[in-house]
Amino acid sequence: MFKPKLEEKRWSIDKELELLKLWEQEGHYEFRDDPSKPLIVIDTPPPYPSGPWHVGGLAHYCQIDMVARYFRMRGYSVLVPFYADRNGLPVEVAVEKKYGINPRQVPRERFLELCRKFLDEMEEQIVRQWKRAGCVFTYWRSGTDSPEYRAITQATFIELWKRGLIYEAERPVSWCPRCQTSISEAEIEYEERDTWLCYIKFKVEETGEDIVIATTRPELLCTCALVIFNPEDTRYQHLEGKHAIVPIFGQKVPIKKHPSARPEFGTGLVMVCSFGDWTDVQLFKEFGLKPKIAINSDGRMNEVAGPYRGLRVEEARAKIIEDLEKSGLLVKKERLKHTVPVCWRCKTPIEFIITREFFVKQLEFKEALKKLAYEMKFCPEQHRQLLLQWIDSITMDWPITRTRFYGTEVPIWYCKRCGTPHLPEPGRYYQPWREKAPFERCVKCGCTEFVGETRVFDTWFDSSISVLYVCGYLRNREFFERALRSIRIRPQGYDIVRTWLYFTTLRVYQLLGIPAFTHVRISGMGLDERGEAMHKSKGNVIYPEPYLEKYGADVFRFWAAAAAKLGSDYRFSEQLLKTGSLFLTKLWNIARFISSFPEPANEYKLRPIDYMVLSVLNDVIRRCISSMNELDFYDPINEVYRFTWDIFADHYLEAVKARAYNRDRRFSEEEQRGAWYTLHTVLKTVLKLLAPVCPFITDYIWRKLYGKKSIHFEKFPEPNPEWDTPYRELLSKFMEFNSKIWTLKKSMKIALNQPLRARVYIPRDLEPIADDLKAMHQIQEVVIGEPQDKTKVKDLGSDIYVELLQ
RNA sequence: GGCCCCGUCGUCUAGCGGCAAGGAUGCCCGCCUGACGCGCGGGAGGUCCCGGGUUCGAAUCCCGGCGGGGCCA
Repeated sequence: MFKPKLEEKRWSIDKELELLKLWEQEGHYEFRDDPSKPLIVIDTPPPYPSGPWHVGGLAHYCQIDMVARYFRMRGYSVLVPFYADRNGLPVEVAVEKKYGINPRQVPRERFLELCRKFLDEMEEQIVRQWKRAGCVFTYWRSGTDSPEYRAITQATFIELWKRGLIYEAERPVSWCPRCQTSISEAEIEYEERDTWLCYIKFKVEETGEDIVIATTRPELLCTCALVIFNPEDTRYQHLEGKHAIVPIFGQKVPIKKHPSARPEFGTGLVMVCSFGDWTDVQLFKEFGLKPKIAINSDGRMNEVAGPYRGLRVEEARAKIIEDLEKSGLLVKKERLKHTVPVCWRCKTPIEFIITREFFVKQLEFKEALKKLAYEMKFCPEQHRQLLLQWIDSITMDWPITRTRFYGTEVPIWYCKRCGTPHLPEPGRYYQPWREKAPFERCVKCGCTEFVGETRVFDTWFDSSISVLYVCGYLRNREFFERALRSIRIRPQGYDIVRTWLYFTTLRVYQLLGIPAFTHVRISGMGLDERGEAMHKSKGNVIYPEPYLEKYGADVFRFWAAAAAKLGSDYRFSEQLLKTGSLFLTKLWNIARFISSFPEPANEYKLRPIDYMVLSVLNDVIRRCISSMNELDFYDPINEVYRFTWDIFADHYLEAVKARAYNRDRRFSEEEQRGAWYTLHTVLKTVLKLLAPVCPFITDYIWRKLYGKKSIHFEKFPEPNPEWDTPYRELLSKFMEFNSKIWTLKKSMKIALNQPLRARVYIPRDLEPIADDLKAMHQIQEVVIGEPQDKTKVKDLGSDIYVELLQ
């Protein structure tokens, strides 16, 4: 008489594809703003389309989707756009490689076109990935390279310029010889590399004695301008004020004391060149020395290097070592491991080159930014310090000009005669390298001819305003103002705190004077099964497609939620995917069982055991809400898993079967309907709690059992005060009792569904559910309290005694 | 060189002042019990890295080691 509405024995992945179509038709991807609802804007990371995501990348976006789905069910209007970050070097590097071209030797238009094409293909792959994984982002075709976005980037530049926050200066900057552009502190990485530490003989002019200086950069001898030793170093006190003669090149340089020389390194004498590292830069400044530059922007030595002119830095180094050896000036050389600064994009060692750049002031805002860091809620809290520490470590202003191509153009035209820079009115996208200047004549000298700036911005200058783009800055005033008053969430990994989060905080502060976000969600890194970071070069990248195909998106998302707590690294685990898969089967079968019974609207009566499970469910709801409000799904997924399987299915469901079927009319019809009511209520609640994490199976079951509309338009469960009863406390005793009876039956070699011919004494606490226990285990007789004569009974512990009958 | 994080059953992961230290997986034993054998019941498995200290009480706080990872100079 009871037939399940769900017929199949298990959930199948094909249904996910059907649902995807349905969601598309029903408009789940659209941002349906309802001004009567509170707003949440998620500053979705615009991914750089440099290839398909690995499992960790996709998992991160699934987590973002969970956050969005959760808050939608909580009654928020949630905007989660998807668009790509398409500016900057990586695509240029990729296109250079793919076509074997040098961007400086092909027409600029042509090169940009190739970049665009390349990005389009990559972007398509990523979009396919997140859609398949069940993310319902609103897809914006306009990425960071669109005229709309670039117009905003340029408008912010013009704004900062007017406010005096941008200046131009000629100074040494970190320079990547391969990319041929300056880079910021944030773009530098440090790598351990092997080099030679060369001990080189210098002569002291005044005394004619030989001194030995150790250096890793012998090719910079030609720019040596100073020799220093530590003031505490007793070996060299007599050298102060004398001069050293640089070998090969012959220039005479002063010898001075300076604390930056480490006595224990090399010989304790240090040569100061322009520029071997940042210390050199600082010493030149400190002593007012005039730098000589021996390395050109393409990484080759110039005429300053004399005989080494035209060689690359490494070649010159090898050659000069050889020459020094030949002429007996090289005392010795030893292998040294040291950290060298490299370009984070191409890993080429950085040089220091003097160029003219535009800088954004940032040093003077350090304190203000640290204060802002405390005004944003970090999830988890501990990761705030990543931002604070980075702010502390900043030592120079931010150079934002790049002599590259695929980026937002610096919107400036210079007067052809006097060079005065002219900035256009903000509002549209400018390309000064190809456009006629929008000015009549120079404001200073009246000249009518202008030259367009050819450089582009550092890509972080674009990406650091993503939140403004998403909020409608300069595009939709009304929405923008509402967004400023609303919740703005930044989800990102901890690896780009020093870049994306830092620069965003800086830019929004400079433009609007407010914290960029109300919430910053910092996730860990996705690792491979062995716990190591995935790198193409390491060959350990795991792509999601095979797993999506084998287990489905819900299972993938289960892993994405259950792999680790928010903030710590999460490693891939096929084992956990299997666990998720089993869980979905379990959930399916629970639903299948419950779907055999009608859901009563009224005329039902709940028994204490129903209240027991409902109040425990209340606690589960509370814990889920509390964690999800912290943007974490680790606890919720575990909580729901445990409740659903270990409590609801294994114990309550077993206990209530007798009443749900009620074949022997042991319970009243109202009570039978009470069982049905509780089963459906718990199932509906569990489905809704799970909907953000596993949107497919929950939606499918929901539509099948509870109506045509998607579960994703339902309200998220709230604790129901009517369910909060002291019966909650019975749970552990109830489960313990079941366990003991099951063990007893096993030991008696009777099946669990067979009657227990016995008189069972149960503790007084369990009295409210005594009838349920009796029916559940088919116990012949249940007595409340302890037996008078304990010698005749079997003591099962926990005040449970059994007296076998017959 | 400075700073930060981590070290919990074979494996992976929670717990962060009082729990018999939880879960997943694996392992062992036994079951076709009216949704599920992709299931059910039962069980073994941990000096909570080491050494001190604070405390009535520490996996949990402090100090010092050792080991792993990260960030920054």
